[in-house]
Amino acid sequence: MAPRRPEQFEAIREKSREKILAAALELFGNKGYDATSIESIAKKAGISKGLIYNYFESKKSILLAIFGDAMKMGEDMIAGQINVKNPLLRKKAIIEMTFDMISERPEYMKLLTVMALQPGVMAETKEFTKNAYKKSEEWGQIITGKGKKEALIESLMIGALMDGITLNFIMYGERYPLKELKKEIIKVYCTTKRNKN
Amino acid sequence: MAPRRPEQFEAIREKSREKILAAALELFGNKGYDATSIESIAKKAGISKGLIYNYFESKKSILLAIFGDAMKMGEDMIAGQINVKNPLLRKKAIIEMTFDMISERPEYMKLLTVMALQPGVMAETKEFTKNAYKKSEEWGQIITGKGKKEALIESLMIGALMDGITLNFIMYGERYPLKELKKEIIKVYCTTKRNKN
Amino acid sequence: MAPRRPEQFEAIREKSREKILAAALELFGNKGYDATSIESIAKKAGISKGLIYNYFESKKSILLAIFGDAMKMGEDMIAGQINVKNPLLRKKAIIEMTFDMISERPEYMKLLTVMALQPGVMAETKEFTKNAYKKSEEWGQIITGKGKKEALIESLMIGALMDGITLNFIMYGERYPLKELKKEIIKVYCTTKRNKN
Amino acid sequence: MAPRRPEQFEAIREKSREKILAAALELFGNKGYDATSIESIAKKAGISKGLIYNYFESKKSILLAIFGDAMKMGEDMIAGQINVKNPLLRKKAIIEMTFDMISERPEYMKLLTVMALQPGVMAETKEFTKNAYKKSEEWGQIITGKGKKEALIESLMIGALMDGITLNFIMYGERYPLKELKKEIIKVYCTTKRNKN
DNA sequence: GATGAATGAGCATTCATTCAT
DNA sequence: AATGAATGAATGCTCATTCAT
Repeated sequence: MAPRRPEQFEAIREKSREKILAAALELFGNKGYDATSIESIAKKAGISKGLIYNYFESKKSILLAIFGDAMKMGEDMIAGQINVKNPLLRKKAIIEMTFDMISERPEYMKLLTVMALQPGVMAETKEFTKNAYKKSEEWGQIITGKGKKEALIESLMIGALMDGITLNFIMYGERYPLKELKKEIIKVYCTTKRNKN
Repeated sequence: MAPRRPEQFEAIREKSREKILAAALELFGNKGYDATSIESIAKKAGISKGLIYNYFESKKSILLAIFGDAMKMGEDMIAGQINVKNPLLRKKAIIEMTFDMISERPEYMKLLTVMALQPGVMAETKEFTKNAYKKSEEWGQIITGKGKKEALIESLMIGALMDGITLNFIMYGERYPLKELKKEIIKVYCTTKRNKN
Repeated sequence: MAPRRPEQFEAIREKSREKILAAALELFGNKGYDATSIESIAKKAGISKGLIYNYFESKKSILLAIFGDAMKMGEDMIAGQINVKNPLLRKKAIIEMTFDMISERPEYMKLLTVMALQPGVMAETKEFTKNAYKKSEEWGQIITGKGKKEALIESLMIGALMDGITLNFIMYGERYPLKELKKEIIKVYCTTKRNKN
Repeated sequence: MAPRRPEQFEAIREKSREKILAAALELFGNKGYDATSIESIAKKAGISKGLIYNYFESKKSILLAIFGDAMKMGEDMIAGQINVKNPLLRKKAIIEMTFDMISERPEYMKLLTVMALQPGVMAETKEFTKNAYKKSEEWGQIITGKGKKEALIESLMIGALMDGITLNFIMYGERYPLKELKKEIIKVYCTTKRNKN
């Protein structure tokens, strides 16, 4: 019989890869990176232990793949707003999208946040976070559109706020007043000073 | 030599215990709980591996001991500021103390934040953190001193900001500009609106 | 297109088989049997992993096929010199051929020597090598052509020398001065005593 | 109770270390380096798998320790003959000692020779053999006491001869005429040319 | 003939914990 | 109170081999 065609193989690979990433994301988030064994990822993904190494070089590289996806998602989100001319509207759009993410895909945000703090995860991703910080500086310029220093501080504050809100939402759950916070934040950060009085 | 008196034994015990906790705090904070071996704690504490089990039942119980201390420290900090009369000054004091904690005792803050989200590390920590975060609602009233709804939103925002900043500091490390953020936050949240214009 | 004729199929089969054996020989020789993966053989042969099992039952059987070839080559080499009349020339021819083998087909010699002593790799190789080494006694008579006892000692010495040189070449690699040793050995063992003074 | 005294610990350690090395030497020799599992070494040594890592960093380091011991033995052997003034007597002493080793500790020589040829072993000990070759050059000077080039060739030939004899002895066993070969070799390499006629 | 995804047994290594002294 | 040798379960990872297509 003829061997499978390349596209077929590619489809199979993509499917398996995603099963692995989904299983890993959930386990890393719920049990922690160190406490999650390759064996358990395989079991949850419904495949064999060995197959994982057909797709990822190591446990660490699974982690990096997940982070990479998340980074890309964030970048795409921001890239989509680059063309908005008005800086205030640009900020508003970013903030609203973040809130949407939190409320629409709470599980994903939860897992990412929780994972980012895993001990061991940080050790494994030092290089990664260094780059992430540089990115956040660039984004500062894009989002707030001010001079270098001020832009950095403001974008870091907004970033910290969003992270903190995500964190609290994770811990408090539904009774955390996301909507009100969104309204307030937009009022504080996305309106001209004139409007504040 | 005369046999040691009971108090002397007690003093020796206490000293060893402290050495273990100090060593463990530093290692847990820097390398994470899982990545820290009992062996390395013993080495840093200058004692033998076996002796640790004379003071603590298990590796987990060392973590719990440290965790308890850190929680208590945070609570004391806030409790001490409840009596400040002026709401703005009260807010300022709390914010400043949080920043001080972050920069002066980064290991404690790391441990608190990381362990708070460490899923499945242990039931005991979960209880700890759940209670701690619940208190923030009550504190909201105490700190901001406004009417119920507004006070809640503002205190939640400040809480989220502080959490987010802690989280980012943990991730990005020394390059995160804590001082500038502190100045900006105090400017935004702890001055009368009159000053804003 | 007309279906291929049986001979064409046979030609394809033979070609694939050769590619596999050539790739395996190089890899076994350079990295060792255990350290060579089927995957790497397939890659070097330019075929797929699975196809190898169409030609060989197992990794071991690839080794056996190579081993058999190498043994046969050695036997042919010696057999071809049996008819040289002059004992000194006969010795010289054998010695030179051995050196040629060592320097021109180092992988074969490596494989032969290494596998000969590879304990427990397989029963089959053991038989191979046992027979091969037994023949050296008979060959002793043939090569040196002297009386029984003296011939035995001399042929054993030459045999041991050649084995030892092969072994050292395998261990030390290119830095081992094969040429100089060859010259010296021929001077010592293949010239009349008259010439020695 | 008081802890064991340092000397006691040292004695225990030495004993365990030797059990491990003895077990490893035998298994590496009989089954091959790659085919020998840490588990099997532990079992043969009568200890637990984990304990091995209290004494050796890795499987490789066990191998290196065994080689190191062998090297040292060889060095001691040669060092003991350095003071013999007459070069011919020096050579004779070395050769006789090697033969003694072969006949008195055949198992040890066998295991060392077999191990040296293990694939995987060679890969693990490249650095080692490089040094070994340098050593053998120095030894050449010491043993044969001639000018640089000639000394090297002669010492390499003697070395190869001894290796080859060991190899053949391993394969032929008791019927290999060690004594006669020894006599012949000493006659060829350790007497003045005058005596050869 | 040919492909490469999938399996699963096997292995080196780590580490919390125990225990004899 | 103190030591560190000893244990053994757990884990990441490799690789020969199978199999659906």
